[in-house]
Amino acid sequence: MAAAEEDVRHGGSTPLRRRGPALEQAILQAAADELRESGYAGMTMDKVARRASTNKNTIYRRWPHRAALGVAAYRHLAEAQISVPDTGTLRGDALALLGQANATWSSPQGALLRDLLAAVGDDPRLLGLLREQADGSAMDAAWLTLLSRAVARGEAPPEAVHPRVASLPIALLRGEYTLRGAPSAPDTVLAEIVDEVFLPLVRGRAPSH
Amino acid sequence: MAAAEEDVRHGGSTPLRRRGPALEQAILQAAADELRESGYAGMTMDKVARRASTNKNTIYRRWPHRAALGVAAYRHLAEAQISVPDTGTLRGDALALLGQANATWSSPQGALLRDLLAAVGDDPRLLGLLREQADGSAMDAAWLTLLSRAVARGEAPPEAVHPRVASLPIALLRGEYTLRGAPSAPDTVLAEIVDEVFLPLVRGRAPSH
DNA sequence: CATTTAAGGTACTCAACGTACCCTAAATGG
DNA sequence: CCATTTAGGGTACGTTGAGTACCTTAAATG
Repeated sequence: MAAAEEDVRHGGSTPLRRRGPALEQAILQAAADELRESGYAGMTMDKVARRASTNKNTIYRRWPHRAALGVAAYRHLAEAQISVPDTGTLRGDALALLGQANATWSSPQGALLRDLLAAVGDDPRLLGLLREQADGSAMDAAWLTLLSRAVARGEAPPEAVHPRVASLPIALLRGEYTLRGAPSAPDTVLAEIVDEVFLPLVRGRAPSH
Repeated sequence: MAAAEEDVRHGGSTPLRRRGPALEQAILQAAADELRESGYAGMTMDKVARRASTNKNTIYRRWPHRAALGVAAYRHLAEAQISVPDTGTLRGDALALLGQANATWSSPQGALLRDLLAAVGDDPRLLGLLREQADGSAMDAAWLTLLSRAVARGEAPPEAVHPRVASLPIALLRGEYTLRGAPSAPDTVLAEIVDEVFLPLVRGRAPSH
């Protein structure tokens, strides 16, 4: 079961030795597969090299260390997908978006992301690359969109469109994770965040009534 | 500067070879020192052993692996100190407590805590030990205390005393960290969290106006 | 076709975790 | 007070995995 199933290119005029982008993609694919199967801890450079039918040397020519490859492979694996829900009510939208975040974080992919965040430590370049995925500006923008729509419908006062308000539900969800020790919260908790905090705050920010 | 300053017990009848609790404390102290000086990554078992004038064997008889020793040493180092502020106003209390949390997280000790949280991965026993320090129930209890006092003063409606409300400022502060990429927020951000979110929410939760 | 560039192969260094083994000081208890 | 058990000390391993050195060889380039 070594690494023979991918070497099916001995027949034609296809080059026997890959180069440049083709090789790079193969390495990223191999690394992403390792990430999925064995997690970041199990993604050793030797295994990636064997799986991509190449050698560590070639990998280190492209990425300076394992963490960098891990982050690159994660991005190759993720290709983030955030769809802004549109249910017609602020409450419905909020629940949907919060549920989406919850699902992502509690998925194996969320576990990967956490491992990688731990692994990059404080390298700002890698940190930035990771944050821009998954957690970053896309999510905040989505919440601001929800709020703007609610304002347009007359469901919320204009003052509610505020970055601090937008980041609140996700922040509370993550707080819930550290509280529970597991990156997953039941729907009742999501509803509580929306009904007990998010919506009251949106309304409480109405001009001094 | 190896490890000679602690070996000042050759004169009397004190035993030449430490045992049990004495030895255990010495190991924890050495490990805690390593944590302070070199961080968790730099706390190698060999260095701890040398610093405690003992050997790895003895350490592994007490802790099953490095992460466990790290957590134990952190606890030995921390001995958590949360003091509930009492400034006379809810706003003042909230700012003080939030500032306290911010200071802790941005201190070297906070960096340690983050490293350890990453290192224990998903071991529930160690995770529990860490969480009960620093971040855990003590902090939430402090916030509930603040809220109760505010209610007693007539500053807030009774509905405001709610665990989800209590956990909010800390959650937002941590959200700010991931946003900024560094575990430290300026006072203006703390004030914004309190004035733009926390206090409006506390008021917005008044019985259906 | 000659030369340069980059991939392949392999062996190696180094650090660090965790373990095995044997020796010896300290406690225990008859 | 001595014999036995217990636990610490010393040291040398086994193992894994990151990152490097160095040479060989295929592919691109002109």
